[in-house]
Amino acid sequence: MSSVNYRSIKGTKDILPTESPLWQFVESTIRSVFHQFNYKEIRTPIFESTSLFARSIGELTDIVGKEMYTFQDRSGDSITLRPEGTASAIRAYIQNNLGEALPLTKVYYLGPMFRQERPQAGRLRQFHQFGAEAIGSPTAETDVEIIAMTIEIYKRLGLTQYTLQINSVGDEECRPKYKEILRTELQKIAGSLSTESQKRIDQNPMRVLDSKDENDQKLTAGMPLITDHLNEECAKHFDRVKSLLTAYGIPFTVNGRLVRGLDYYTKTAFEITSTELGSQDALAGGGRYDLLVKELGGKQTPSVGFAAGMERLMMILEKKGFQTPIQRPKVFIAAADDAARQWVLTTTMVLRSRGIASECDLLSRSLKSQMKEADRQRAEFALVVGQMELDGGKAVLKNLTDHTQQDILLSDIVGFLNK
RNA sequence: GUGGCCAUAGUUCAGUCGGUUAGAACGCCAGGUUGUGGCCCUGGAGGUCGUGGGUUCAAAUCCCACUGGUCACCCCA
Repeated sequence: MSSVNYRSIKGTKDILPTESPLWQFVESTIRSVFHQFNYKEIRTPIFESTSLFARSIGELTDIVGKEMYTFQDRSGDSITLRPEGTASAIRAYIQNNLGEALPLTKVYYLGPMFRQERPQAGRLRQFHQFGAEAIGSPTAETDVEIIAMTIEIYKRLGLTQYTLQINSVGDEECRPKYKEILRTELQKIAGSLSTESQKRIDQNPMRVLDSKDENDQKLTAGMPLITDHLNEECAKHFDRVKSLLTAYGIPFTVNGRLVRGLDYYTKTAFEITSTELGSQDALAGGGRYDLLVKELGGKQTPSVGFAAGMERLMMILEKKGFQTPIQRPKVFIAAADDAARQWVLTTTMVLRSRGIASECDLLSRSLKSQMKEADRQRAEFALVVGQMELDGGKAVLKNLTDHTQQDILLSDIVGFLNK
């Protein structure tokens, strides 16, 4: 390890030239799935008013409570680097009156998010998420479109070791009632629960059921689940989601203990986890949030969306040895002697301007070194040009893949390589 | 915020019981008859052994602190 003066901030990572092709490939695959589902990209600012996130994500969540990158700008306003994408998308939806132009707005986003957590496998402080929002539809059909689209992205990228879990977290009518029932039950065994879970009984009893603590799991094994306490509307909606998933041939398991971390979810909640990841095994999560738009000052607008982590997806693809087509020059033009260097440079420029990816030596290297470089760059062809070729008007074009070579008129190069 | 593990060439790693010029592989550079890559051969460059203290005749090796990395808890995508 070299002792460098500057390092990237803890929890941030450089995506290096050797890695960016995979990112670009994955990003374009994600985009094409979104486009096929007719979701359009929305690009919102990377920072917003702190209050936007506090209001939407929930004052009591860890994200808002202790993980946001919040600072005062020079005018004293409280600014926060976005910790997730939904709040910004909804803010933009309301601010730009998108709901007035269309009954249903389908948008997606892809970009960096920021949370000041302790880094570990699959978790960074600047990380990347992609996600989508269908704003303006109350139907189970929309929930399932979102879920199907998420699954389709993973299928498209060749993932197989993932599972879809779904739940319904009820609405503003049935959830409070259920929470009360659960709270009463939990209070009976409070003393035996982990301290973390004890704290949650009051604030967020549903999280106790989601505890990773084995003992907590045992103790709460027989507890009432929200799926048994949904009101008629929520139950009907949930049934419809399940039957549509089945109709679409998407396997799922119902997990009555699944809770989403953000406060704004209602009815459908889902999570996709992978067995190919470490402790941080959630690949994507999402659900319905019928109250959020109104909460942020818009009209009552039922909506559903999801968010997924790029780095976790990358980890799986890298582990599987996923290969992307490499970026390589069509031709490397090598100068056999100094007399030809000028011609080589200008010809390389001409080829590039004709749309042919070309490379030549910029380091005044020997012919042998240039050929090695051509090979290292995986150029398809190498053209060797010296004074002799310039005088004769033709040169040797070598195919570096099948090792054949042929004479070619210097005036024919553009035409040949353009084929 | 809490805890475990780790730190030696560009990279991945060896380095015995503490013993004097710190190694390998890959990568990089240069050659292998004067104009041709990949394979092969030869040679070369490249290290304050993370930093600072301590123990010792002697520290990459033992001890402490710090820094950084990493994994896990928590939480979440």
